Amino acid sequence: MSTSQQAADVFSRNCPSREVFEDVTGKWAVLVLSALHQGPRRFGELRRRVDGVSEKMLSQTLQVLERDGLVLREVRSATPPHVEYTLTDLGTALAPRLLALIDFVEDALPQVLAARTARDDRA
Amino acid sequence: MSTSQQAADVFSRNCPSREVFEDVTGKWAVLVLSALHQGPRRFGELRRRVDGVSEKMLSQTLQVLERDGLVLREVRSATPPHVEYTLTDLGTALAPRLLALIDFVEDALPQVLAARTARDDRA
DNA sequence: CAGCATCCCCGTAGATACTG
DNA sequence: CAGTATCTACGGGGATGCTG
Repeated sequence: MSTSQQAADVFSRNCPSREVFEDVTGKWAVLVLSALHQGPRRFGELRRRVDGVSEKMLSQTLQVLERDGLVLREVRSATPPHVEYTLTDLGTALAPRLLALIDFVEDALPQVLAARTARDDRA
Repeated sequence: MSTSQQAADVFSRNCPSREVFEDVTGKWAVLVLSALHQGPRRFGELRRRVDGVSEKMLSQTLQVLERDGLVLREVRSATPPHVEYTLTDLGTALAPRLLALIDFVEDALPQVLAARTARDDRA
């Protein structure tokens, strides 16, 4: 059989990769995936690590990432509840690219602030 | 004088880098910055390249990126209007990391779809 | 502890119309 | 061509309360 497929193109509105792209670059997804790159984490640990995320959004984000095969959810015990989240192989492959992005933003912060100031001064 | 500063930490809710991070990972920003990595582009060219973006959102996204010093806006002529957008040095440094992200998503699409199917089958 | 259900609000983003 | 202005709605996302 032929396995020829259209190459995925995230620039096309209706390419399925666009949706995956938005899952991955979502407001909380990058931070959650990056946090998990340090190792498996429990729900509460993630909640504290990703400062500002609500329970609802963390839960929702994790569900999307699990559905996309980037995160694995494991229930260790029911009473007391103990759930652990781990990166899958796919998630592990993705994480370094997100960390590279975070590193850039953190390093570039002074330059960004300088650019804003310079611009504000002109106006 | 001492130039000591708190290291930027995007995981902290009130660190200024969080805001820059959201500017850069915004719904359209990644695609716009990546498109500009091919070279300078005019407004209409970007609008066609980034399929699905409205004039309003493209304009808004470009303003944010310009303000953050990632994109340069140059007016070439007023009648007829001709405006060109270019990556700054900072934007040029960022773009490859975004392209790495896009490449991953496009390459991983089959695996993501497979993960979804496997999951749906179980349910 | 790890969520889900519900309510509700505000902002984001789309559509549309207009301008230099 | 390259936007701005205005209106609207839809849903993202917070707060709260409850459960196994």
